[in-house]
Amino acid sequence: MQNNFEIMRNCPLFQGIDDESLSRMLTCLGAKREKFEKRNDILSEGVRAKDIGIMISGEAQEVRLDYFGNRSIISEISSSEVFGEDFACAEAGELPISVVATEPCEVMFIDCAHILHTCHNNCGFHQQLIYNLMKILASKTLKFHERIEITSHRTTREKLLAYLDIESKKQGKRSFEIPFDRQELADYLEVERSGLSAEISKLRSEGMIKSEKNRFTLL
Amino acid sequence: MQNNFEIMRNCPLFQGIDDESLSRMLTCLGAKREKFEKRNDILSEGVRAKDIGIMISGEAQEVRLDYFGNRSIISEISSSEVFGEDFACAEAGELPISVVATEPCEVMFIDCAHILHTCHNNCGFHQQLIYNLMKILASKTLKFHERIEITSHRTTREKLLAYLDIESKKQGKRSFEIPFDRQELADYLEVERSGLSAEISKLRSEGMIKSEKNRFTLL
DNA sequence: TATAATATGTTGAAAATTCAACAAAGGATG
DNA sequence: CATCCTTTGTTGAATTTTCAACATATTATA
Repeated sequence: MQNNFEIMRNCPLFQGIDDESLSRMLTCLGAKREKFEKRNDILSEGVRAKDIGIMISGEAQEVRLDYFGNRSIISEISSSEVFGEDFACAEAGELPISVVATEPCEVMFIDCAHILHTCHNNCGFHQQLIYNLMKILASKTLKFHERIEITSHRTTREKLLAYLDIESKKQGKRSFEIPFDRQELADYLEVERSGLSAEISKLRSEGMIKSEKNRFTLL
Repeated sequence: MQNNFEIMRNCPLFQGIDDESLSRMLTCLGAKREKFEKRNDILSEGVRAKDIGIMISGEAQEVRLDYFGNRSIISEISSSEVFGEDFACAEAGELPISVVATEPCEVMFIDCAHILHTCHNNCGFHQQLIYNLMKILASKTLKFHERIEITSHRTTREKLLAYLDIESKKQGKRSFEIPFDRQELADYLEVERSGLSAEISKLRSEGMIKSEKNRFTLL
């Protein structure tokens, strides 16, 4: 539990908690670390939602698969981000989604019940953790609103432009890389991959954007 | 602040707080009541998000409008439900959505800062309120997941059937009423109204459903 | 109750997406 | 570096949605 302390310090779950308390607390909470290879499930659909995940290193995606295997990508998860907290906090039974490693990952898990329900040792930081969880959940709903803003458009072109516009503003540049390959972007925008490729080509030929691989430039 | 106490008792924001404390607290928090007529904005896009709303009576919808006036309905808000808490808790600036009364409404507003940041009187219930807010936010993300499950389908038919299926399970009956008229349902499912009407007729003629007005029966 | 206003259903044409199949490009690996 | 495998781009046909226009039904209101 000693290295990667920086990640924990940056993690929104541990804001307002000093270093010494943090390491004691992680022990008290029964935090566990685990590694995952690319393409493996970090959390699996159908499993009981009890753990909060903290991404120590690597990248992952929150993914939903429907009856016929159609994939929707819900969000991208990168270092020091928290995931699975929504279902764990809601104490809502089984996970309707999976979290899949897109790169080799190291993850810390904390049983959410240990945060929500005061432990015997009375660490004294539950209140701060719960406050932090609330902040994390609030900002997660903002992500959902952003996704709705994008996917509520009816055409591939509009969805793509809305996404690129938001991503550009988020990164503060007209030229930026996105964390998705074509199929993933299609599954995030809820459109067909081939149609997405065609639309990208079209926008490029119209001089609206430049693009090579995952790098896009708004013109 | 005396009547409709039942609503407050049922409100998830006030769980775990006894009646006497509740009424004192509402004063301390500076809770304000306001009435709204049908079709009026309860919260307006672009306004600074600071208040949490509690629906005392009536019905409303959380709505997003894009540049060209296309409407997306994000959620339905009914009695004793909390709304606007996501943006207020995130302390995230301006509202990207509006909340519109679909029936005459009475609403209680509480400045979220009064909940998040301990007041001078030290009412002693902030911790409980923050815990409750966390629970509310967690269950709100569940609603978003549900909406994604519905709208991620590609055809009007699949979206409609997914919605009806979920609504049927939620109400525990094969026959149930939905809180939307046709245009609203279309704006929730992110499809065209006329195409939705056509699809409903088709499902009916195929013997998959019965429907009259807002009442649907799965066969 | 008559009338106006709103909501719903229907239809056909235009537009866009999906689907399937394949070609080309890029990367990984032996 | 040759080969395999994956990703991306391209295309045309089939499907579906959107759009516009109108008919009908329902609701609100004078």
